[in-house]
Amino acid sequence: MTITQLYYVLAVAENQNFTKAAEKCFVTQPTLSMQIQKLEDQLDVLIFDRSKKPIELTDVGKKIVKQAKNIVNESYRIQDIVDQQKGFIGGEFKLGIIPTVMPTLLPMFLKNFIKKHPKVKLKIEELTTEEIITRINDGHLDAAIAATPLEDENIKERVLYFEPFMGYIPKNHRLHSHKTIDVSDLDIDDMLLLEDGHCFRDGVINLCKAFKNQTDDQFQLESGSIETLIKLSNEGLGMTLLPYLHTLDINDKEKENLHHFTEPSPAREVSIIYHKSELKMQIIEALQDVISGIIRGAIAFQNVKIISPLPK
Amino acid sequence: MTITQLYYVLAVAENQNFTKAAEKCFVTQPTLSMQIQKLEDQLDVLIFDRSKKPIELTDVGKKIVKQAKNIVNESYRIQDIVDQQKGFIGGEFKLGIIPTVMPTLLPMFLKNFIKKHPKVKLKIEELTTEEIITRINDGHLDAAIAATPLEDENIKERVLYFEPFMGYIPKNHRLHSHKTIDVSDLDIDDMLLLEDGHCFRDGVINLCKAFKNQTDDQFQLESGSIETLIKLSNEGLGMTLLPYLHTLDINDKEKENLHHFTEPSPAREVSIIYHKSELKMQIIEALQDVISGIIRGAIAFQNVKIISPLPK
DNA sequence: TAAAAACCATCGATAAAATTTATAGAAGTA
DNA sequence: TACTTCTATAAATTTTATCGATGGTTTTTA
Repeated sequence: MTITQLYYVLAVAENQNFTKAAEKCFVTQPTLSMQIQKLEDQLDVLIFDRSKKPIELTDVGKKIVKQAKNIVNESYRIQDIVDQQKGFIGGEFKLGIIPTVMPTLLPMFLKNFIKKHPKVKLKIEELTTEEIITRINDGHLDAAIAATPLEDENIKERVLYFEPFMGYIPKNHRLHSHKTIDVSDLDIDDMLLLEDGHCFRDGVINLCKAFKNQTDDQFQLESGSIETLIKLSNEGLGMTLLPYLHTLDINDKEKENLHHFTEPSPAREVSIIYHKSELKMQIIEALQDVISGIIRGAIAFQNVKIISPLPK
Repeated sequence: MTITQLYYVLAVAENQNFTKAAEKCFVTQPTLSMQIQKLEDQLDVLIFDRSKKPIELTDVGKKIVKQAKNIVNESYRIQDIVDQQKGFIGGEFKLGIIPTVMPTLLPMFLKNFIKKHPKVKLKIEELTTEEIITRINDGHLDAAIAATPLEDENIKERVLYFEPFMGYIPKNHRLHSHKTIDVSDLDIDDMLLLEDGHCFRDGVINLCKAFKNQTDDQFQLESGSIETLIKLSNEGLGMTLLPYLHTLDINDKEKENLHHFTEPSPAREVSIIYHKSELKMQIIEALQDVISGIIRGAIAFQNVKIISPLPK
């Protein structure tokens, strides 16, 4: 039994297809067929049920895959140990970022990070919280930046910063004349929200629900980006909420529509999250350091109230 | 990186010698040299400091060995999963037994066990508790039978039975006329003990210390086997304690010297113990079942007081 | 202090293995 | 029926693991 064989098993299990799995492993399909057969022969048990289309794991195959994941993962840790010993920070690193954090945070730290750690090959992907959780758990992401807490027992979180929400209230809105606004002023029916799948949307809904028992889920106006949200709001379609970092680069005219909340401001907690197995911690800590250093100058709110990013 | 390479590293680390390690692995010494060099090259780090005699692990080598143990162990678990699925109970199994349990318990269950599980290749070794703990932790024993509780966080225990102590009191002894004896009657100074290293000795010392604050550790008469203990006692050199199972096969004349304790009888807890990683649990459970079944007919004491087998 | 032994690395040869290309066969689809 | 998709098999090739022999060091022994 070799680690390579176990790795091949994982690839086939994941792709449910020898041919595709072979591509992912950068070998030919017969290589996979033969190595997996060899392992099955040696263990004298079938790992895959090849009669099913697409291919399926047998019962014992499922258990073997679970254990194989464990072994393959732990084998990566050997390299981690060596890197740590050498103080070497490098290699490929896959980072996920949620859409409402991506455009504001990434430009702030990326240059700094690649300058400080040129040997790290960062692969950044914009993903929803749900996708991030899935991919951290299946090992396709090394870490991610998302709104927390997530309450996933397999995922650890390190808080990077707290980002308060600000009200964006256009001229014609009932609340526009208020100097500051209070959470209790919010009415989910005249607010613009991001489309489903954004945890920021869930956060806002949680915020409103905390005060009114909204059960009416018929939001007519929804958008995929905060940019659009602002423009729709300008058109008089309702107010909206903006995470603080988004308010830094809107134009002066629009700045007049910004309203602080009365303290404690509702806020979201933004963290770097990673699998509990703690692989590549050196890079995760390097990211944390760089981002924390950058953000310290940009955000300095104290009295905030964290809103959960989880739906319902 | 292969599991074999990691296994070779473990062998060299353990034997501190390439040649001996090679023998244990059933390969030639150049094979080990080359494979380990290959791994070191690939990781670009030295695992062994070959300038030291005998050979030593480097700092990073120690960490790698720890992780390699983990990986190699987890790789064994794949076979375990398959066996479990098939309900197959077989393969090599190394069992340790403490000396004071070996001669009485082993004959009681061994025949039954090999009859019921003929595919298990049992390798039984008589070892002291201390040796057992070491070898369970380094993976050289799959399980052992010993007096418990041991309070070792890496070792799990499953109680097989409670074995009361009986007093063996020769004719000339001050307590011989007593019908039953009480723990408070015991005086460590006129008792015969096993030599150092036997947990049964520690148990007896704990028992006496519970009542008197003995600090005098000058026991003049000590023996390596319970057989000898009985004979020394017959010679009038003092009384001694016998685990219940040992009293079953002494001759009739000597049986007259046996004295029950007043209840609750002091007793030892005898368990099957194994590493927390729980490898080969099918065989461990098979052993537990057979022994529990056998012992149920032999020992039926209820009101006992467990004595710790740990020294001091 | 010289000789012997112990020990690890290296070399070249060989056996074993992993991988590839090419192809056959099975199952589903048009 | 022909076509597509997918896995298994076969033969050839490359790569890798292992071995036996040997050489250089260090340690032990005489």
